[in-house]
Amino acid sequence: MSPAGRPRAFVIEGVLEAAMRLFWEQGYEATSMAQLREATGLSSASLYGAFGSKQGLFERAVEHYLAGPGSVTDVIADEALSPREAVARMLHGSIDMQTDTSHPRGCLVALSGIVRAPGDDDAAVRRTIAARRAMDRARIRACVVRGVATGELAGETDVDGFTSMIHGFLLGVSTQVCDGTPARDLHAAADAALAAWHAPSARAAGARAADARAAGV
Amino acid sequence: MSPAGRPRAFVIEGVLEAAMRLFWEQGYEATSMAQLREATGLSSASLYGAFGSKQGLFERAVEHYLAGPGSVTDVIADEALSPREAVARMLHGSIDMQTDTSHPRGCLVALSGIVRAPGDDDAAVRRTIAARRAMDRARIRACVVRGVATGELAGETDVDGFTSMIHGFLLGVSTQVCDGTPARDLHAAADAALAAWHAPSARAAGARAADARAAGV
DNA sequence: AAAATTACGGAGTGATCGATCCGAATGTGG
DNA sequence: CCACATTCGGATCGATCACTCCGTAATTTT
Repeated sequence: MSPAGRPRAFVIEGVLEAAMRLFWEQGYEATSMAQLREATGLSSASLYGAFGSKQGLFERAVEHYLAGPGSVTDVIADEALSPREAVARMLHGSIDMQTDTSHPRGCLVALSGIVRAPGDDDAAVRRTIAARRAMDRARIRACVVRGVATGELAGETDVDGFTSMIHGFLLGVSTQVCDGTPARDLHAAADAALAAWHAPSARAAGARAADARAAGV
Repeated sequence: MSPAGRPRAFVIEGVLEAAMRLFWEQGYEATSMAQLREATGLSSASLYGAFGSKQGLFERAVEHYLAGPGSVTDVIADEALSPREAVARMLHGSIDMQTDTSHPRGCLVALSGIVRAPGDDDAAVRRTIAARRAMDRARIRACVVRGVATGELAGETDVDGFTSMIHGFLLGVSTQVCDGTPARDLHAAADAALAAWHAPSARAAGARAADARAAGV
C-alpha cells in the first residue's frame, strides 16, 4: 500500500489550508515561498517535492478553497431551486462567507490574478482563476435563462445584461468586504439587486418557488 | 525663473503617463523599476530624483490617472443633474472608459491595492487607493440620499444597501472588463441595476435562510 | 570666468525572490 | 540484512528586487 520510500511527515490538507489563507490574504504575487515555509513549518525541499512549484501549490490551494469556503456559490447550480431563489442564496451565502471573521476577507477567486503579471510565468495562474470566474458567470447566466423560461423574468429581459449585473455585483462584493463595508449593507444590496428580478406573472413564479422550498435545501 | 542647476531633459507628464499605463496593467507590486526605466527611457537616478521612490511615483501616477481617464466618475458629484441621471452617467461613462482600447482595461482604482501586502512598506499605497474608493462610495451615497429627498427613490429605501448595490456593481465592472465581458453587456447590466431605481417598495424581505454551511477550515 | 547647483548615465548596493542540490534520515520489498 | 525509493533539513543557486553612489554634463548665480 505505502508507496515505498520515506513517508512524508506532514498532512497535505494542513499545508493547503495554511497556503490558502496566505494566498487569500495577500494574493499570489505578494505571497513568498519564505512565508509559505514559515506558515507550514516545512522546508523548501518538502514543498517543492509535494507540489512542484509555487504555481502548483497555488493551484492546489485554490482547489482546496473551492472545495471549502468557495463552495458556497455552488448553490447556483441547484436546479431544484427556482432561479431567483438560487441566485438569492448564492449572493447572500457568498456575503456571509466573505465577511466571516474565521478566515481572510473577500473571495479568493474574485481577488486573485486580475491584473497582468510582469512575465508570462504566471499567466497560467490568471487563467486558472479566470476560468473559475467564467464558470460562475455561466452558472448565473443559466439561472437567468431558466428564469426567463419559467416566466420568473420578463421575456424581453436582456439575458447577458442581467447576468452581468448579478455577476458584477458579486465580484464587487469582495472589494467592498476588503474595504470594510458591513455585512448588513451588503445583504441589503443583494436584495436591491434582486429587486430587479420582477415577475410579469407572479403567480407562476411564486408556485415554482414554493415547490423549490418544499423540496428542501 | 529657472530653478538653477541643470534642467531636466524630460517632461514629467510623459513619464507619469507611461508609469500610469504600467501600473494600470500590472498593478503596483508586479510593476518593477526596471520596467518603469525601460518604458520611460530614464535612468534610476532621474526617476528617484524626480519622484523619490517607487511609492512616490505610483501616487503621482494615480493623480495623473484621476485627472485623466479616472475623471469620468466625477459626474456623480454634479448636483445640476438629477440623482438618477448622475448615477447613470457615472456607470455608463465608467464602462465606456474601462473598455476603451486606447489604454489598459479596467479601472486603476478598483484593481490596485486590494489584497494585503507582504510587509508594511506599501500599506500607504493601499490606503491611497482605498481612500479614493471610499470617496466614490460617499458620492454615490450622497446621490442616493438626494434621490430619496427628491422622491425619485422610495422613502423606505435602504440607503446604505442601495449604495452598496451600485458601488459593488461599479467595482465588479473592472474585473469583468479584464475578463473580456463585452461593453454592450455591461451597459445593459448598468441599465438593469438602474431599473431598481424605479422599483417601488415591492422589494421582498430578503429571504436569506442562508446557510451556516460556509467557511471551511 | 569661477562657483554653486541640479540632472544625467551607468555601475553597483544588500536583500530577497523562486527554485535546486546535497547528505542524512526513514521507510518498503527482496 | 540489504539495496532501493522517497522525504527530510539546510545551504545555496543565479536572477531580480528597490535603491544608491559616483563622475560628468548642463545650467544659473556671483
